[in-house]
Order: sequence, then structure tokens, then C-alpha cells
Amino acid sequence: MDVRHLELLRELDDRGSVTAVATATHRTPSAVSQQLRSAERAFGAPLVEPRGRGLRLTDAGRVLAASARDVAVALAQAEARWDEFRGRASGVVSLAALPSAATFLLPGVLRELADDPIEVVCTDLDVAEAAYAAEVVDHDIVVAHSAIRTPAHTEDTVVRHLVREPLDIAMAAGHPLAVLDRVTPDDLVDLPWVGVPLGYPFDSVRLAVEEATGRGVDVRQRVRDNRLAEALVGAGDHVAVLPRFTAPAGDDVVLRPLAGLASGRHVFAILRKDRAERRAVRRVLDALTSVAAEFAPAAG
Amino acid sequence: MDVRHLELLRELDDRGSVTAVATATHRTPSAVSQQLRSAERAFGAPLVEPRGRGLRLTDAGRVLAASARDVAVALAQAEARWDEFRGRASGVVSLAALPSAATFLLPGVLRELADDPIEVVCTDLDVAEAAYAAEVVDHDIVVAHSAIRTPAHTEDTVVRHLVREPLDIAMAAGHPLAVLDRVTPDDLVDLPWVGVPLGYPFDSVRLAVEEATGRGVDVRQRVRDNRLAEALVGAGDHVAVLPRFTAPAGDDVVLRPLAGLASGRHVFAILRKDRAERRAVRRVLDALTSVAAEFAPAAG
DNA sequence: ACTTTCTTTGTAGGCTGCCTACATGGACGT
DNA sequence: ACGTCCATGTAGGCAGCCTACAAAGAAAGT
Repeated sequence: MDVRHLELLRELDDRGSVTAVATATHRTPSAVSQQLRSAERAFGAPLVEPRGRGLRLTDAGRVLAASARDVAVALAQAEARWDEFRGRASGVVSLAALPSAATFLLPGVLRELADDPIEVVCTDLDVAEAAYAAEVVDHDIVVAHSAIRTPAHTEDTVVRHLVREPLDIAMAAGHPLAVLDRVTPDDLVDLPWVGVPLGYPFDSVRLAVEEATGRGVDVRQRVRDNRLAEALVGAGDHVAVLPRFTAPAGDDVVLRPLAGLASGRHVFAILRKDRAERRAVRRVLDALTSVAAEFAPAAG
Repeated sequence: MDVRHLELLRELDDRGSVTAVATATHRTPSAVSQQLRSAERAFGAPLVEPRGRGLRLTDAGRVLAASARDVAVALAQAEARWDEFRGRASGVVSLAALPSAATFLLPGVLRELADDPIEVVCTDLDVAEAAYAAEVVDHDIVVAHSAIRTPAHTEDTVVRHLVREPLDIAMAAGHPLAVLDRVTPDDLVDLPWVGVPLGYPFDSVRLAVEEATGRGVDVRQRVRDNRLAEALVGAGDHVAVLPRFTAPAGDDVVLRPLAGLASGRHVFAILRKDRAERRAVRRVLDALTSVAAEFAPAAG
């Protein structure tokens, strides 16, 4: 029972196509295809079957892919114990994080890890809430967010909750509402909004406002980038939902908490179980947790 | 982290020398030595150090060897699940058993497994009690015996108790003691004995007799083979300790239970944890257990 | 002290297996 | 019907692992 064959099946299960596996493992599709046939010969059973333009695993292939996950965990534990023995958690830890969370987490993490021989490679990632989980196949740690505290996750991933961040209402400093300490759904429902694309967590605040008032709000723009949203808010009479920890830099935009409903997002880390075994990965995860904890008291 | 390297270190830990690993894995010592250096390059640390004529693992090497055991278990579980999925536990199961236990267990086991695609390869093995455990590196299942119920075993082996077998006193059919239903230590202590080498479980009966009478018995011969012991007993006035389940075939030797002290041996199976995961191995182990259970009621 | 023996290690060379490059064929969408 | 995308087949190159042989070091016997 060859570990390489198991790993191949696991990759194929995760990525769904020969070409995807090939690019992920830096090989040609031909090589992957040959390895597949070699695996089928070794196991003595068909492991893939044609499916439309591509192919998919048979039941037999999925059984082996599931076992491959356990083997990967055992192997990662071995590596973790080895790092432990050598007293050093080192290596490259790849991170994919939504930009607004990375903004308030990453500087602290890098400061905390300054003395460790760990290189953190962070990519920012701004996708719909449901799409974050899929990124664990390409990154050690995925920092995601959700309106709910415990998002769905698969069998071989683990989720660590980092912090709940309040979502406030941003408006121009000269906006009529800016004189208030806090704003209510009724204050907001008739104003023009700078919103986010459908499926993004901030949208839950808009839905809650609509729920509370029984009326629809007027979403004029749907943008992902918070700095862009700020600029739009600062330049006009729009309001927008913005996370509190990355408060606007300039003086022309202010944040006001939303009264009457609990508006917040949960920021958490998603890891694949085998990757989570690595000592360096745990170290980064702990740093994320402790940096996030510094923000927790302010969560109100 | 290469699985082959881990397996190599594990083998080296188990067998203690490059040449032993080489013969066990059907390679030349040169190949093993080269792989060791390759592993040291890969792990970036010395894994072996010279020790007398041979060499031994460093602490680092032992850490990796320990992890290798866990990886081996995960891999064996994968194989077990694969067999499960295909609905067939097949393959070769190698058995090493002490002859007197194999005599009453193996026929039943082979009968029970007649319809299974499992080939049982049994070697008989007659060594001192402490030496059985070492055989697990070469066989899937080792059937051993001991005077005590739960013998010592290492971290990565499991032990399953099979049956307690009474040990009786054998004597010629015409022996004066043969008229008795049972014999006592006092009856035996002055007779010439056919014993076993030191360290063999039957010797515990001699020790118990000496303990009970306060006198030493006269051991004339020390033989391993029970048939040979029978022949010696049948031909003279000697007595011998023999297990009950493999009763003498002929009419010229009879068995009499020993009164006044609990004389028995425990027969059990020893397995390495990774080998124990294999479905075919479990099947054979279960067959051993059920065959042994048929003898248990007679254990009195 | 010398030799024998057992062990590990080095070197050269062959073989196997994996991968790339390129070409082919099937399935889907336009 | 065509282009596109995906998987697969073939030929050849390259690396890695192994064997055969030679050599060196350490222990034990003479």
C-alpha cells in the first residue's frame, strides 16, 4: 500500500480533476494520469470513472482517499514530534485571510513570531462566506468570517473561533446621524447604503435591519473593499456596515454602533487536520488566537 | 518526511543492526547503509552512531522510529478498511507457534479458515519463555505460553489470552503411581524426572513441587520435544510434565493430574499493533480464540 | 601481537520508475 | 461544425535505489 498512491487519491478527491491535481503538485496531467493507472494496478480495482468531461472517484477510490487522510494525519504528527524533539517549529506557514481581519490580526502575529524561525506567507482572500472552507487545500490556515459563531466544516477540518467583532455603521463625519451615540434600524432604513455582494457576512446586518423595520433598504453599491466603502461613505450621504477593529483612518468617516440588534461577525481559523498537526502551524494559530484575544474586551 | 525512511529506522530499532535489516528486507547491507545516510541528509540530523562493532540509533533516531510505528498502524488500518470494503480478508498470515500449542490449535484453525482466502503459514518455535516476544518482528502472530496469565509486552504489541491448559504428570502405563487418580508432590519428588531446559514454562511445575516438598527433584534429562519426553517416560520409570490437551497418542503413557497445587500454563497470542490491524490477521486470531475456547471447559 | 570474523561503508554500474514533451481522442458549449 | 477543455497514450530522459565488489574498523580468538 503505497503512500504516494493514497496521497494522489486524496488530492483527486479534494480537487476533483486530474489537471487540478497536476498543477497543485507541480506535475503534468499525463504524469498524474499514469500514476492513477499505476494505483489501479496496485490496488486491483477501478478507482476512477469517467464523468462528463473529466472523471471522479469510484466508491473504492473514496474509501482509499478517506484512509489517506488518516495516514496524512499520522505523518503530520510524526513531523510535529520531530519538530518538538529538535525544539524548533520552523518552516513556511501559508495563510489565507480575509483582508479586514488580516489588517488587525497580522501585524500582531508577525510581531509575536518575530523571534521564531517561521515564515508566514499571507494571501488576502475576499470571497463569499461559503467559499472560504475550500481554500484549506491550498493554505495551512484560512482566516474567515461568518455571521454565525460555528460555521459548517467538513470531517477533516478543524475550526478555531478567534474573536467576535462588532459591525458598526459608518457615515461621513458631517452626516446628520453622526451626532448620535448610536443609531437604530429606523434611522438607517431610508438612507442610501454601500453594501457588499450577496453571500458576504456584512449583508446579514442589512437583512437584520430590513427584518427589524419591515422595509427594504436601498443598496446603491455593492463593493468588497472596505477602504473603497469608506471613501464612498466619506464622500456622500451613504452609510455602510464596517467592522469596528479596523476603524477608518481619516477624520471624515465615523462609526456608530447599531442599537437594537446584535450586529457582529465572527472571525475564525479553518485548518485541515493534517496541516494542524504541524508545530509551526500551531504556533501561528496560537499567535492568531492571542492577538485576537487582545481585541475581545473591546467587543462590547 | 519519507515513509521509507521511517520504516527503515523502525526496522533498525527492532533488529539492531544494518545486516539484520538488510536480510529482513531482502537487500544488501550496502543498500541499507546508503538509505540511512540518505535519511540523515533528509532529516538533517545524525540518526545512528557507532556502537562497538555495529551501530545504534541516536535519540533522534528513536524519536523517528517511534513515530514510524504510529504511521505503520495508520497504514495498516488503511489496508484493513480496504479489505473490509472489498469484503475479503485475504493474504498470507504468518504464524509462529510453540509446537505443543500448535498441535491442538492449528488443525481447528485451518478447518475454520478453509473457506477463507487466507493462507496460514505456520512455523513451530520452541524457545525460552522470554524469547517469544522478539519473534513478532518476523511473524504476524506469535503463539506463546507462560506460567503467568499476562506476560510482559512492549508498547507496540498486544497480547490476547487464548486458554489455560492444565499441566499433568506423565508416566508409563505400568508405573506404580498410575493406579492413582491423581498424584501429589510428595509422590513425585523422589522419582527421576524428564525436565525441560531452564526458562521453559513447564519448569515452573518442578519449582512448585520443590517448593511444596522442600526438597529438590532429580532432573535426569532436559528435553524440549514432548514426543521425546513421552518416549523416555514410556520406556522407563521417569515422570515428566506434559500438557493435557495434547495427550499421549499410545497406550504406554498415561497422564495424572497433580493434586495440591495449581499446575497450568497459559497459552496466548502476541501481535504487533500494526500487524494486528490487518483484517486477515484478525480473522486468524479470532479462529485461534474460538478453537482455544473449545478446550477451555476441559481445563478444570 | 596477529589473525579471523563480523560489521559497516565506499564506488561503479545497471535497472526501474517517474516525469516531461508532444500528440491523440472524447465530451461539452457555442 | 468548430473550438475548448480534459484525460490519456507514447517515447525518451533523468534520478533514485539497488547489487556486486572492495575496503576499513572493531571485537574475539589463537
